[in-house]
Parts: sequence; C-alpha cells; structure tokens
Amino acid sequence: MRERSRPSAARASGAPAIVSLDLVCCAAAGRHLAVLVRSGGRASAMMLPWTALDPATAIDAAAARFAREQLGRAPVWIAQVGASGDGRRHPSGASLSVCYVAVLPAGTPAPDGMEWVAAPDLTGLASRQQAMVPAAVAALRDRMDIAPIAFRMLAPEFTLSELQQVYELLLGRRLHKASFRRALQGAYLVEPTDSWRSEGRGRPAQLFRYAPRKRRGVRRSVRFELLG
Amino acid sequence: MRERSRPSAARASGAPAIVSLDLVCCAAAGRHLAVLVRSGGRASAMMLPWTALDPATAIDAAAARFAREQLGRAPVWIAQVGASGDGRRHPSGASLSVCYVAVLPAGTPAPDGMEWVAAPDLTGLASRQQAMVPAAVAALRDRMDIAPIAFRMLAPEFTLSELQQVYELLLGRRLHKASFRRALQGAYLVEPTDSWRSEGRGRPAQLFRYAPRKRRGVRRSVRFELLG
DNA sequence: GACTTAAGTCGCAGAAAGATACTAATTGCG
DNA sequence: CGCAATTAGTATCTTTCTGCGACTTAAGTC
Repeated sequence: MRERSRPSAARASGAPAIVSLDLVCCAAAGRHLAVLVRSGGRASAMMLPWTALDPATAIDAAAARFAREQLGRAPVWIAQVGASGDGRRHPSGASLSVCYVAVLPAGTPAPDGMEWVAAPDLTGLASRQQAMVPAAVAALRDRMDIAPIAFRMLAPEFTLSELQQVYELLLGRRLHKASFRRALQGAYLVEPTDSWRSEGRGRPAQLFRYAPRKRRGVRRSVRFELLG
Repeated sequence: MRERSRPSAARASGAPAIVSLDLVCCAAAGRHLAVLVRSGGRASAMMLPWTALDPATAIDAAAARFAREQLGRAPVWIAQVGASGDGRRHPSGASLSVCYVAVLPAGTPAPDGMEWVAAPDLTGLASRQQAMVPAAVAALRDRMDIAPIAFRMLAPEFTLSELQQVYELLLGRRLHKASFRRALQGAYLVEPTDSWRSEGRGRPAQLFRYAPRKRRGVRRSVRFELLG
C-alpha cells in the first residue's frame, strides 16, 4: 500500500485510518461539470480531498465540517453518495470509504492547493476515487428533481438560459427552450426580478431568483420506461 | 453503550467492531411491507440482522454473502442504502454502520430465529437501526423505476393485480387500474402465459411473467414538480 | 439600415394520464 | 337454476402534458 502526500488530518493519531471520508466537489463550468482535486505537488498525483473519519463524530456532520474546511466556505448542497470498499486503491489505504458530493456555485475559485478539473478529463486518480466521480455525478442527477441542486449551482440571480444550461449539463442532453420554461412556469419555482442582464450579442435576459411557492403535493405517475 | 445478545459473528476476534453491516430484508405482505428482524430471545430485544464488517472483503460482496447466510438463499435484489454514523445507538456499538436493503419474494418463510414484522409496527429497535428502515424503504421506492424490484417481489408468474398491489405498496398510494395496465403494456415488460389463476371470488386472472423486451432509450422529461 | 444573435412567446399536433363505464368469468346463496 | 356479488380486463372520452417549429423582441455588428 503506497502512500504519498496526504492531508494533515489523516492518521494524525498514529493509528491506521480505517475509514476515509471523500469529497467530490462539483460546480458547473461552461459545458462541463468541474470537480475539485488536490494536486499534490506533481500534476500526476491528483486526488480527491479526503480525511480519516473520526469515529466519535456524526458522519454527516463530519462531512459538512470537512467540506467547509476544505472549501473555506460551506457548500450550497451536500449529500452522501455511498460507501465503497473493495480491492480498489485509495490514497489512504483505507479499507472503506464514504463518499459525499458537494455543490458549489459556478465561478467559485479553487482554494489553495486545489484546482478545478472537468469531470471527463479527470483521470489518474486512485481507482476507488476514480469510481466516486461518476457515482457522485449520478447522485446529483438522481436528486436534482427532488432538491434544488441546479438552482444552487447558480448565483442567487440567474437567467433562465443559465438554468437550462445547468439542467442540460447534469442531464447530459439538450432541452427544448419553450418546453423547459413552460414546465418551470407551471412549478412556481422562480420569481422574476427587476433586473436584466445584457451579455454581448442578443437581447438582454431577465434575471430570476429561486423562490418556490407552496403547492399541493403533485404525485407523478408510474414510470416503466427506464425499467428492463 | 449497553449490549445484549448479539450474532455470533460479531466481535469474534475480540477486537471491537468498528463498522457494522446491517440488512433490511423486505418482502410484500398483504397491505404492508414486511421486514425481517431477529428477535433475540425476548420480544423486546428486536434487531435487524447485522454483522461486523471484515475490512479485508469487498463491501458489496460481503453484503451479498451475509444476506445469503442469513436468509439461507440469495435475495432477489440487494442494494446499498448508505452509511450512517452518529450519536444514535447500534446493537454492536459500532460508530459507523453501512445499511443494505434486500428484497425477497412475497411468502418467503422467515429463517430460524427471525420473523417478519410489518414495517409500520417495527418499533423498539436501536435508534440507528430504527432509522434504517424508512431509509431502506425510500431506497426501494426511489429505485423501483430503474430496477425490476416490484417484479422480483412476486413469484415468477404473477397476475397484474398482484403487480399493481406491489406498486401501490411501495408508492404508498392507490393507482388507477386501467392507467397502470396501459403504461405496463406500452413498456413491453411482461408477457402473458397460458395459465390463469382463480382465487376465490371473481374472474380468474391471467398470469404473466417478467420478460422485458429491448426498446430504444426513452428519456423522460424534466420534472420540477417535486422540487421546492 | 440590414444582418446576426440570443431571449422570450405562441399555438398546434400527438402522446400521455385520469375517470367512468362497460364486458367477462367466476363464487356464493336462495 | 338464477341472480347478486366480486374480481379481471377493456373501451372510450376528456383533460393535461410535451415536443416542436415558427414567431416576435431587443440587443450588437457591419
């Protein structure tokens, strides 16, 4: 089990780290989803931020605190992806790793010692961490229709085109503009502001903010389409 | 940290168990979802089946093997629910627990030392295990439209009314018969057999089997309804 | 002023989903 | 036997949802 540079928190007690807590921090960046990696000195030694899990602390709280420490600020959203532990390598040598996915607004600068890498370009991680990235992205995609993840990836005031781009990013496919806006309108999730933003060429876009209004619980119909 | 009767596998080595692997085994039982519990001698000392996680084994494989051991057969479906570790109590005293949800066909008899308890009646578990039950049910509900969970909860040949009852069980609401069948028909997931089953009162029902046919990938539209 | 680009809107055609009502086949009972 | 009760399965109508192309609006560019 090889070891290179590791975060100072790891194995501080001298006891071997049994369980690691790993973080996939995501932000929208143009057409890609960017992930924060710690580049340990050389470019080839990239790793996701991780720490040894303190058995005395609640794990969700530990993840939130670790994210705040690493980012210098609280993420706008965080959730557990899952636990993984098998033959694949982890920088810590931990036999078990619990992965969390955190979301930051687009344009957040990378903290010292870290950098944003587009998710598809992210290679060369230890194999267990490598597998966490698609799992974290899938977790985002799966939960974006029950939590306002896409909205949190934007500044508090945003254009509907920006929002649509985030949805297209996470879903991995293009959406139809009119249909997207109609669905959004019907959900009473945003309210217009008085501001407009002119960005280069075309007509200025109106700015909106996330302001969900209470609605009676809508129950979706049974979907067999993805089964099989 | 109190301890009562525990499975023999736990702490066999004498070292304290750091991570537990817990199992929520589910089966449809009438109008309720039933969960397998180990009733340790007295009725009050119920617990979910759990074991100490062996750091040397891949966790998914360990969960599958533990389920097979406990059930005397392989479950028809199993998936990880997540890791939980906080102040709440666990029978093992473990600081971290990884929960898996397993599915068995309706009517499966409880193994020795275990019994089926309807999920709503399941109280008196250690608090961390208590929280696993709704989380496991939610995991089933969330994944039933991407994995054939409902079909696996039935015998290989089943009636459409039985299938609908399972869906209603997992979704927690009534479905419309005609709409359910129309959607099922359109998904090409089942094929009729030549058998019919007469069960007491009304008209005999035709038996179907799960036989998904390949279809082009259907992409669902953006859903904002559950957001907010 | 004409062209380009992007934002935002309109309306239609087809698909999907809900409801009601209907037919069909069996058991229970007088 | 004949009829009510019960459950399975189907037909049809209506409403809603969704994909899509076409359109208008407002800016920059030449």
